[in-house]
Amino acid sequence: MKNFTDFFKALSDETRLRILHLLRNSTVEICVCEFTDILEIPTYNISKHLKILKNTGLLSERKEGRWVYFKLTDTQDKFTQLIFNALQEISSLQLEKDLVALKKRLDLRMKGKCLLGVQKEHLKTKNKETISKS
Amino acid sequence: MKNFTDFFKALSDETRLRILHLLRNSTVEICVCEFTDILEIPTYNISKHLKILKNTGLLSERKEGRWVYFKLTDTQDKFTQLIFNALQEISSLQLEKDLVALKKRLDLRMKGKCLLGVQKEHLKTKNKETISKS
DNA sequence: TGCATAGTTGCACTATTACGCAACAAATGT
DNA sequence: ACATTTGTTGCGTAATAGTGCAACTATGCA
Repeated sequence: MKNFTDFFKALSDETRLRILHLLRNSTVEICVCEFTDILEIPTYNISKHLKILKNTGLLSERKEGRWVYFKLTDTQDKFTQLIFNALQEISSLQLEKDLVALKKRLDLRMKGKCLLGVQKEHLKTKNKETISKS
Repeated sequence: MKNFTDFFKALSDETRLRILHLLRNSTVEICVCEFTDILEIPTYNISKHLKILKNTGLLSERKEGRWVYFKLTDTQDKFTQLIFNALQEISSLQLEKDLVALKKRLDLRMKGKCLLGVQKEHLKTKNKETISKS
């Protein structure tokens, strides 16, 4: 039972639904800094939301250098598949805007890889050096 | 968007999943005092959970005398239907026990109506008179 | 080896939610 | 009218979850 309440809890947050929607409508994996720019939510928050989705088994991650890419898990589980189908039915202005932002951001990739970090400065996680300099 | 996060929030609680499961597996409406005895959760809590489910459009209610009966809404909405199908996939020992308790409780009905109140005393909402007497 | 960059995590704070209690409303029966 | 019964609701409290900040890890590059 707890599995299922946790599952629905994972889906009961706007940011996480936006993340799932992006992945559902992308042919490629998406990395943390891309999510940050597209959703306009700080990296540390994106990171936490992705962890929650991963822990429920909705996402899988792949590390490549300093970048971490996420995609929907390809599950055989009927329950999860039905939920994915239900998510497909959700539509909203916000989600449409997200897709536009996704396309724009993916255009910045080089040879299919995200080689830039977060483009929107105010959403970046600041590190020790950056802080002391300002 | 908020509609959907609220929807999933409604599903992210064990008691509410148990309520939905009972209704999904019952051919008849179920009233508040029956839920109380079956789930062994105080009436005031059951009442609150039912309200949440009703507000998301998952349940509809019908009042008959002092009794309030609930059933799943017969919706045409594809999203809700897919979710109902997903819920069908959930199984657990707790849910199986609930069905046994449901059958037992429905056997107490007279002419298909719930004419008894809550049978398990400690789960009843106590009213003013009852309190002053004890 | 030292520094910059991508991402994660612990902590304090705030907001939301569930619960228990008691008062309350509404319908019924005497 | 009044008491009884079924169910609802407001309030205080405890538990849980989201956010922002700053420190941290880890990878790559000079």
